[in-house]
Amino acid sequence: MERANWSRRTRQREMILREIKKLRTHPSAADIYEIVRKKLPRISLGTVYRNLEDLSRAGIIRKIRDGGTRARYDGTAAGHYHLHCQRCGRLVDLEKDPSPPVRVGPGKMDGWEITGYRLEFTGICPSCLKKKV
Amino acid sequence: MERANWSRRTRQREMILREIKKLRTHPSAADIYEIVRKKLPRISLGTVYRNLEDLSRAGIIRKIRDGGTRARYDGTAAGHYHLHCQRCGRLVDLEKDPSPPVRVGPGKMDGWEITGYRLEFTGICPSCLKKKV
DNA sequence: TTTATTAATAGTAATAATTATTATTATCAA
DNA sequence: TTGATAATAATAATTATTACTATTAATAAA
Repeated sequence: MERANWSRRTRQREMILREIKKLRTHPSAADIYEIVRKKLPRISLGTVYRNLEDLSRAGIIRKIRDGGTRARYDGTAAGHYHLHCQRCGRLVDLEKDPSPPVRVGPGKMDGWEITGYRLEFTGICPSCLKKKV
Repeated sequence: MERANWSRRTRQREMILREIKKLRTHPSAADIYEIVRKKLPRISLGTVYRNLEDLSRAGIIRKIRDGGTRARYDGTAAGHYHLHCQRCGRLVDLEKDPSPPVRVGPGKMDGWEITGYRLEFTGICPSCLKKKV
């Protein structure tokens, strides 16, 4: 991990990384674009997409996809738990970890190099539970 | 689960469900469309999308999203483990379960009704490991 | 069985997210 | 400072998905 073969450091990439690290939410590329634009008004949406992709391929951030159409990103690459609603697609972090926690040491599995994990519980979120079916 | 409030059963939906249950892969909507089309040549892609969405919302199949743009579906709703490559987005089933297995009984968690889980390990797949970076 | 109701579909158009393209800019080594 | 070129900005193109609407066919009732 932290493998980064960028040959130049740019203000755009640094700012994207800094801002996504601050957030505890799961912003989309468009969300990041809006945030970073306040500091770098001339930044391009394509730049945001490319850097988010590069950062997640390098294992520095995490790309996640919920039920919806758009990808979301997570500034913390370390594994943690999510709850994913199968009705509305809502995706939230689980407050406290269930026990026993999953233990994933770095290492190989089926020939893969494992860098992390994501335990996602699927179910119906409170607001969907309220709605009549 | 198995909550299905369809008022009519159609050949299209039955065929979509039958075909996806047969597969051990993670087909996209377009994949299913091509398969079902051999039996029902006049089926529409929109019908495939709608039914896959309905089936997954009912908890009968599972909608999954890997790194790529397109959604994939999994005919087995029961929880199992995936390996997800952070470089190329490849998504495969893990051959044998790691221990200890995750225990998820039906029940509530943070106000959610939990119906299943998915433990996804992220890492680098064998073919990406071979490639020079 | 025939008929009426309308859920569900087929076919197509529209939308939205993402990726590709290309001229320009700015990082970094010399 | 200067030159090479990685990375960007701006925009076009693509692709997956969703929306729309006339038509079809599944079900209930006559």
